Amino acid sequence: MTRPLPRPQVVALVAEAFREHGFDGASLSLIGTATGLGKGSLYHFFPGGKEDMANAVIDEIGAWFEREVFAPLASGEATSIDAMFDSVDAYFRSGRRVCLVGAFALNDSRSMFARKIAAYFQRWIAALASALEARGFGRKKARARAEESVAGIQGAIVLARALDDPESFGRLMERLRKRSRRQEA
Amino acid sequence: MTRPLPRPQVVALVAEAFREHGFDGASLSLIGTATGLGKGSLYHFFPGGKEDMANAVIDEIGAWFEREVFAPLASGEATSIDAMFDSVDAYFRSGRRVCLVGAFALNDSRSMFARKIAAYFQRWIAALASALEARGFGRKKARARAEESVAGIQGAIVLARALDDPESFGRLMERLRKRSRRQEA
DNA sequence: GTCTATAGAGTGATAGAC
DNA sequence: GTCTATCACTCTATAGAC
Repeated sequence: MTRPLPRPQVVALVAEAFREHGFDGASLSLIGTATGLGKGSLYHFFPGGKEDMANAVIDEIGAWFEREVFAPLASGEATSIDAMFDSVDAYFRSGRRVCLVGAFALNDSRSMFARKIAAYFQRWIAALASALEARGFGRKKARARAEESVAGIQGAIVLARALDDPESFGRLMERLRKRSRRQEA
Repeated sequence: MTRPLPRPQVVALVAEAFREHGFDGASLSLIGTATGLGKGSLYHFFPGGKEDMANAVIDEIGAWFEREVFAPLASGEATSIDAMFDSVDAYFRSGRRVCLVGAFALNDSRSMFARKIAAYFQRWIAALASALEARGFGRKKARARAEESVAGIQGAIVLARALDDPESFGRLMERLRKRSRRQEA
């Protein structure tokens, strides 16, 4: 062995493999190529195999969003909603990059990771609703608009990928962003 | 041989298999079980194998939407937008059922069916934009709102599945529906 | 006999687990 | 790397409709 690749880096590479190919589509040999690791090393990092890898990936994504997006939103900083849209646009590369948690929600893999998938979106909606309340939206309206924005982001990813048109992602984000500043129904 | 299962019915069963398990997740043996057909029959119906099956399924879905949703929208009937939301809610069973075209857009399978996927969403947006124009929206605003609604529907499916909460789908649909009646930005 | 639809054993390749 | 299971797919055989 030469240099043991640090685990966070391995997780990030595995994440990209799942993102691009899905849970079923990402074979172990493909993940091996993506990480430059043999099957032995992969099972050393993830004794539970593929499911273990996916869990690690989801946890890493959850932690990233918690740190970069959810916590700032929940903290009530005035700029946090705009910061969220900036982060999201960068993170999903204008819709070129898929939301792994959202993609897992659509497939078989949902049942395997149902609790983590639900927690991710519940937390996102709750944090955004709290930020909208801090901006003066009423409780119910804030909650509804948060739900709408999170769904809108997921839909924008689907649409941008489907049309192969990253600009549509930008347009949709801009509309959601504006709506989080205004008070009409 | 006994009763030859009519092809449209076979396609519908295959569609449900792809919808529930994804392109990679739906193995031939699974599709065989779902349809009650052996490999011989499946390859008789679909000489091109899995890819052929998926193409048939996408075509069938496209034809259904064209007939039930897109054509009415494009015709300019006053009630067509409300009818679309009704159809969509029923078709996707309040988000319990996945949009196969949208799901394919997120995965590997995108490259295989890119043109059909893009055509489906382009047509949907164009038809809805035309209906919104007929309702008095300006051209640009109609187009933007159509894009937003189609993305919103896809996002609502993702969210309803992720939260395992069909009611959130209903709420999101209701908000989109209302917004298609009003003229604010 | 021909055609369509069927079942399913058998192919090599590759899957994930270890 | 080794293992077995399963993958997509091929092919042969055969059923009944015409």
